[in-house]
Amino acid sequence: MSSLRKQANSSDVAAKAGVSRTTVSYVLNGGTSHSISAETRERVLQAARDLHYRSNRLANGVLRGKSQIIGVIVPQMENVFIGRIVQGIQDCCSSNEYHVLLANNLQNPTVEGKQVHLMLEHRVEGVMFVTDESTVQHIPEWLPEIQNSGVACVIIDDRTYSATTQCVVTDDVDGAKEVVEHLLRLGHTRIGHVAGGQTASSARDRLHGYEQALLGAGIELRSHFSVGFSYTSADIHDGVTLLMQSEERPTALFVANDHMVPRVLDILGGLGLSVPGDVAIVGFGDVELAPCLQLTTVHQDYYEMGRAAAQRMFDILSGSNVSNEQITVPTHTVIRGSCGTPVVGWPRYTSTPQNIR
Amino acid sequence: MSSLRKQANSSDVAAKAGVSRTTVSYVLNGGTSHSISAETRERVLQAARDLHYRSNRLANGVLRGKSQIIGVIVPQMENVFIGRIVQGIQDCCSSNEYHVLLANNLQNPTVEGKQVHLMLEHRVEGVMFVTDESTVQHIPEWLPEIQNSGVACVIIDDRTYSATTQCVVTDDVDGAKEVVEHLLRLGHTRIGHVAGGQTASSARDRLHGYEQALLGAGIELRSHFSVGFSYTSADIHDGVTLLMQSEERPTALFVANDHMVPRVLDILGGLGLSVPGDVAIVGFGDVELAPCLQLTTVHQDYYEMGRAAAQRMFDILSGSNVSNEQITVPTHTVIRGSCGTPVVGWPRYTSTPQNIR
DNA sequence: GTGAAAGCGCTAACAT
DNA sequence: ATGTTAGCGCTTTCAC
Repeated sequence: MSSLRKQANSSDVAAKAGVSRTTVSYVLNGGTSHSISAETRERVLQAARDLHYRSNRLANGVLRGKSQIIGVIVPQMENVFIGRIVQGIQDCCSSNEYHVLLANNLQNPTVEGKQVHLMLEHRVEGVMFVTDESTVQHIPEWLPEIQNSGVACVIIDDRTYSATTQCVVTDDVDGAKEVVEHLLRLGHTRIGHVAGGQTASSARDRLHGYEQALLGAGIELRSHFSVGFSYTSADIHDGVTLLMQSEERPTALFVANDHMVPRVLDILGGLGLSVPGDVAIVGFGDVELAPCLQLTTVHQDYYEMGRAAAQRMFDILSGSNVSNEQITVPTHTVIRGSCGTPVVGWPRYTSTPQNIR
Repeated sequence: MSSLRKQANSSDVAAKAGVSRTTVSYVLNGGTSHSISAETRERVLQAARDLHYRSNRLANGVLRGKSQIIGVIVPQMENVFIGRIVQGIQDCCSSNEYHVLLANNLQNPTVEGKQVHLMLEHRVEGVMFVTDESTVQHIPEWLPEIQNSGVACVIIDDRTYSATTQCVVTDDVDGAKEVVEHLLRLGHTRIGHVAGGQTASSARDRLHGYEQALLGAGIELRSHFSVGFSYTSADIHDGVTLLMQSEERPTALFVANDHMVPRVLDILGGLGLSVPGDVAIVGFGDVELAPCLQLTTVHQDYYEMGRAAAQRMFDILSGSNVSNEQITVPTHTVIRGSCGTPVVGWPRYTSTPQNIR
């Protein structure tokens, strides 16, 4: 049995200091308007120290209806980028003396619903969703429950519901546009797009950016040049194969997500096509794998997305007049070797990676 | 200001259903010994639904002195493997209707102390530490406060304090031993070790396993063959350089952590040594980068570490008689190409030299 | 300056 | 089968 040795409470402290609980509360919660004689204050503080008194945030929460906790729901934790977002959120929360209740939905809407409910029972002051193509569509199901409870909500990485909810996204349109323009500058005109599942706004936006770039260069869109898949789908194989066997096959491929790239490379290899010799590749995300693959890709600032989202949430919580506009975090293109401009030196860590274990 | 529209409480439900709060509590908390007529139960349930009643876990927590929350402190979230541990913890918590309060210490002991304190104020029922060489040494500073509060504690990835605290670790000794034996089997006899900072038990254990393997094969240890560094240290360069320029330089290197490998490869490259031609490399961790580097390495089951740790914590919480023995999660060696046994299948650019660089 | 009393939302021992 | 009462640990009027 856990030796739940009774913790000292404010009454104990009051008794030991020979004052009332009220006084204790005044002293411990610092300078409310009420004033306490220096002598009493010291006596209380001493008693608290002696008894190892620790304030009870639960009780405080009941009283004020606020927990100082915000809930964060993520699809899973297998990707560093989710970790980075979470870290951004946490750092911001930490500075505000808030804590993060973290849950994953296992990419399952039913689980997500349960988590939302539990979080509301815990009286979190806000809920943040890190979206995922397998759960985005279901977010509207939880929104009313959240909003009716007066709990703040921010959606990260999808702007589908930006009309009714706070959203923080990467500048997917612009990122895609830029990286495709890079391809254009290298002289490619037949550029294919391995798109992500179109339930996610990021996938739609990247497709959009791709098209914008092409149109901007006066290149006609060929509808069969963009093949769309769920990031997790297994049938990328057929789509890419078909595309690359077509009469005038693309000389370059914009893959909507770095994580799909190894699979695409694999397929190309199977077709006897070399990269970047026969076909240039660019990705999106700049995940951990990217430098290793020498992949030219779009860098996303995940940490900043998390940070900005949390900041926005605190703005809401503090009751300031907050803009409803979505927050769009800029990207930049990272040039590596996958388009035929080989970059030597991988692995090269010019600066010390701070987070090595 | 956030429209904190007053939520219905149990009194409201009681009133609406025309019963007492007690009855409501009985109905909502399911089948305690008390019995409620089906008719009343239905009426209460209906009222609760109508009023969008949501139980208040904060209040419950105050009452029972238990929050249904466990706190998890991680060094940072930049590495997938931490994510995997957290996921293991979460999945286990989830099945037990517990929630996870996540905090990072930013690899800073002072921050960690603060986080611990906050968590205790939140009345978490347990605290789990995912260790890190920059903070392990300070854990004993928090232990008394935690244990005096009757809060459970589990340390993940370090067994330095296993005498007084629950620990879950990877089988570092055995993992290291096995992978070095792999090297021995390939015929290497001069095997160097790039060790991790010896504050972490994992680093010490890996060194130990390395030595065991060598001794087991009747090979004399050459003290200068193992060079130890903090994983985050910048001066790996000098150590490895020195080692590889020594008279009879090693023909193989056991690097204590996959994350150091790119740096080591870089250094070797600088010395004009090719991998695996001139020197074979093995790592430890099997991180995301490993397949890409074709690195032969020791696979760690991070998810299981998290899961097991949480399981142990619940065992403690449930008051069962729990073993004090540390939990050791097994490893296995993953053979790839960095020892000269090329493995096909990982997508590479056809233009990239065979050499794993 | 300090305290008495009321009450946050809830549960549990003890009635009836 | 249901209600009464006490109380968890705390803050906050409102008195003195």
